[in-house]
Amino acid sequence: MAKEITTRAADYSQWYLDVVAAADLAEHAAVKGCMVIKPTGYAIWEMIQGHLDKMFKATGHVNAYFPLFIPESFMKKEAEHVEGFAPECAVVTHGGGKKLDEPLVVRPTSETIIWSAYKNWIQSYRDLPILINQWANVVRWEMRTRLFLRTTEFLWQEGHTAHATAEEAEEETLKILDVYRRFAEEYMAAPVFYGVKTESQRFAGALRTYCIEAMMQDRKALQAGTSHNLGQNFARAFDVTFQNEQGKLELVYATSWGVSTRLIGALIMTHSDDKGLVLPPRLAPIKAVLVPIWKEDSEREMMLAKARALTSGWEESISFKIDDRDQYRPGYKFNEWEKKGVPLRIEMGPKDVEANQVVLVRRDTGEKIAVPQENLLARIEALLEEMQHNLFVRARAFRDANTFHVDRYAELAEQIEKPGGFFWVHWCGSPDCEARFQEEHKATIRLVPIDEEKEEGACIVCGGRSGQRVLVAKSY
RNA sequence: CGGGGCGUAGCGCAGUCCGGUUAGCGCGCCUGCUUUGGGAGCAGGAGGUCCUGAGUUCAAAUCUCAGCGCCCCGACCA
Repeated sequence: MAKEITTRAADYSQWYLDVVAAADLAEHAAVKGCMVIKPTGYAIWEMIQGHLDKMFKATGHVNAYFPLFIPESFMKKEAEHVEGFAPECAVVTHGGGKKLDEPLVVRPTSETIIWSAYKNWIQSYRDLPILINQWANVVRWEMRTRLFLRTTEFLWQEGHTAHATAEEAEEETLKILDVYRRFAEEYMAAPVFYGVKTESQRFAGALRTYCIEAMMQDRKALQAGTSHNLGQNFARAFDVTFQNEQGKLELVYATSWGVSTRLIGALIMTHSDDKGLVLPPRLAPIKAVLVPIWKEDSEREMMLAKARALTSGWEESISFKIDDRDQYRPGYKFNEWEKKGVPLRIEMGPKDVEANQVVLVRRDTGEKIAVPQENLLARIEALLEEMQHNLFVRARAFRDANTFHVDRYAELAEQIEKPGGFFWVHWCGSPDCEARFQEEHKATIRLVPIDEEKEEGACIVCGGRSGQRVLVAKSY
């Protein structure tokens, strides 16, 4: 028998690895730190891509593709950027059996190669804005990796936009932040806090970095998406100017933003349980599996025919599967589909046929519901929506129950270690005070809220004046 | 880069300390029969550069030396 899934209580991080294996999402590749995304895992990525891509297009973006390789000198043009990324770059020094004149960096992110192209594309304010996204792989030579959460190579989308004004760039940055927030909440059923990063957590080369932060079941934070206002930094580095309406030359304003296969890790750690993966219906590649049950071979044919008849025409509405495999018994199938996170199981045996019903089993609650066969598809679609909503509400309740307002450093120090969670605390804005959480508790300021009501208070570290609370947590 | 662990069948492991028949076990896989409403049972079967290299020895999965690789926990990061 396959390995049992370690419980979350026993060993959270082993549980995570076990769920990835049990659901057959991915495995370690022959290359250190890299993973093979298996068909079941990749199908989830395709769901994520599909919905996000629509959202990007609905907000005026188009897709394009830029090279994997970046001349080393490009990376060095923006001072902060190279400083931030140099330590984690993979560099190609040879090609075609010869040493290259100039080494090529395997992109850790594509700002530099893209802005070198934008330089040629932009002359006038009439060429702006440029609203481009690309779906790509990137490589970051991280010290320590974890399947989906941090791998040497990962898949992502990166948006790179160019604008004529600072206001427009800021508007774009916030617009995408909102797309990410909506995607997290409406599709991933993952409630997120959003806000701006402190200087120490900012993207290398950005003016401002906005982010969404989700709480995992071990109460740690996971950065699920970032949107950067790059100001004129990259335009300056690549000399990208345009003539404005008054005929004056100006540097172009830029944004960049991305989410990655890490979202699959977020999905796992937000909803899954000790039986395996739990997927929100909107992102589940297979929404429902019908398991027909029979006793004898003669019944098998009859049950399969009934199953096919019952589901005829469903293809147009939902993706589902009839598990007609004869080599496994129903119990095995029930377990397998639960491990894989299929939202809804439809059981149909001779007894159900007789009663003109089927039994629906919800993955989120385990609840079994006998329902009539009439209008089954509509019933299922409604149930899937209910489950989607239920998962969100459940995750939000968990997050809120583990989010606290604290005002004393001793209290923060104690609670962040023991139960853990998110902590709203006052902070004076000093990097020294910020560094103290980090050094003493390995906790960081996840974000500074942008839409919360302001509140006067005293910095939890130094007692200095604070105009608002910030979110502190341990993170992935 | 520090700390820990591991490398023997597709997966998980025993055997290694103390060298010695034909290298085992569980799961999975193949064949057949019986089964099928919560991880089926029996019978038969296939499957191995014991991580690599060198050495010691009559004899190495086991001892010695060197190397390689991976995983887990920390520091760095999406």
